[in-house]
Amino acid sequence: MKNEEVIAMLEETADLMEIAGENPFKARAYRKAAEAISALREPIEELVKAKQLHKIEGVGESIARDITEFLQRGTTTRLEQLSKKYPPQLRILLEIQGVGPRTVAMLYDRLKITTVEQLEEAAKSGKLTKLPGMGEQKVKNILEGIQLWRQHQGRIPLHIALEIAERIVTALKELTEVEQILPAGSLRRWKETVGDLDILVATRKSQPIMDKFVSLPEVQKVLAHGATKSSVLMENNFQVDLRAVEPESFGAASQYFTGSKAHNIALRNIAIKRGLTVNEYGVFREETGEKIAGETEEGVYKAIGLIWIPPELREDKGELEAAMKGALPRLVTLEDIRGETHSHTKWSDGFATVEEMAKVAMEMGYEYIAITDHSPPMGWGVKPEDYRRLIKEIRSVSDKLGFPVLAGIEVDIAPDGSLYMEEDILRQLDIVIASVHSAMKMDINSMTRRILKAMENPLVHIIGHPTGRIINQRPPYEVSIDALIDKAKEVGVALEINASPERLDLNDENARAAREAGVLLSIGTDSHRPEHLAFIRFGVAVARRAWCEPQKILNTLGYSEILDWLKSKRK
DNA sequence: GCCGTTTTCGGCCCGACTGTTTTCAGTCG
Repeated sequence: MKNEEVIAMLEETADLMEIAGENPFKARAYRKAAEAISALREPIEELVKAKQLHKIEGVGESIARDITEFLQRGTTTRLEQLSKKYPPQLRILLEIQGVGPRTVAMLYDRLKITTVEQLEEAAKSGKLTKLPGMGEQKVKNILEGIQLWRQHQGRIPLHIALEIAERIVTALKELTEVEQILPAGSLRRWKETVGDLDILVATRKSQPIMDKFVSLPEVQKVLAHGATKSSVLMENNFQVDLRAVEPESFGAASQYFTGSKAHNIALRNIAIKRGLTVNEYGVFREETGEKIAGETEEGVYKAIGLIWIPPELREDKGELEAAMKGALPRLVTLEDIRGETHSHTKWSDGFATVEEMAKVAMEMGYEYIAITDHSPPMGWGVKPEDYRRLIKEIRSVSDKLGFPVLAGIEVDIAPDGSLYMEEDILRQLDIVIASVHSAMKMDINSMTRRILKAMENPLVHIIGHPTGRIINQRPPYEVSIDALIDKAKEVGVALEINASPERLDLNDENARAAREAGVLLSIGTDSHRPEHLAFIRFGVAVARRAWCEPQKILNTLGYSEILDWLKSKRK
């Protein structure tokens, strides 16, 4: 699949066009095409072969020609032309905060600067201040930008961003000037990682809020400090933006700052066709300038002719079309979840007893919890003889508490697709999750075969964390998700949405593909401590981003229903 | 460069902040 390479080529072309000062809309066209291709599920080579490139929104004659040429010879004539004027390695300079295409072009034209080191040198030696539009402050900012760039961290996991957001919201809420406050942006859409945080307040008097925000103890650096907008860096260079609007505009601002960018652009285009303009202050009639909505998000969507769209869906992946028809799915909620399907205890690598885990599940209002400890060959896996004792303990805790505790296992899938546990033990268990934990570097065909074979075992109910990825740490192993989905549909196995915030596996896109194929999904927290059971909200968020209704999720079933399903799977 | 239920030409999302300028360009989201 060459999609990633084609995307990189289009983005490089766009960057160089901007540096070269070409019509900015031309560059934007290349970026739009790159975005459209990143949403593609099939290999772009196949579209080229079938002469279907023009079917991609935003790909016209020229870009189609570029893509075709790129696939044939690894570059494009256009890129070669652009590279003659401005060397492609200049693009690295765009990553520095405060340096944009105009500056990069000037740095190269006047001083032949092509690297970050040269830029730093020129800034320190005073050469930069001689350039037009360059004052002392700007040079200082560039030097700081270089410092930040060197220690730049990528996007941070959702659960950490959520904690930071909650701390800031709590602190700012103390001010009486704050009428409403909402963390927006990708956090509100529950994206698995967050690049920066956008917090929104409704107020009549914004200055004191901005002042408090920029002087919070966690703030490392103030990037901007205005009356309605401020930006700061927290620890690890995590950027947080605060925007203030009047209460009459809070709905429009919530919509605007929740994004995504693609969703907002598409929404604005719909509005334009209907003679309306949308900005962060409201919806306005084009002709008269009359404001017709803005106080609430529902009002904003309604004014444009849509029903309100849950933030998790706002990615311009079909939600606007569905909202126009009033046909959005009734998304699963936390309240729909009636039990836990994946948890560990001290018997393997967990930190609590069966009883402690079960009690927390009871307190959460669940109808059941499944204890699914590890099998060998993991060092901490429970050996077959011990597993018999574990089953006894689970049954006795269940009786003692009068609360259904399902006896289960997360059994390892061996490289040959067999399971690391005796069959008669698997038969005694109520629920069997099969997962890959070792030998993850297999090629895609072997790995796919391995997991498909486990799925064909009639004792297996669920495939745990189907791609094995750890966010920001370990990429998914090579496996054909489409093959897993087809097999899951065929044999009636559920695929897991692992809700551990470090995994979120399946991810939103794969879960959506599974949902569309009619595959059942199980949201399991993979809890190793009682407090991990609360991770369920992250799994529900993935399911919502995957457009899942409650009936697509195994553990929205009540106790007797899930027991029926588990048993029927083995008939 | 892309696109079209106003258009095959003329738009393309658009506002806030900063630093430089003396009325605005560049950057960012």
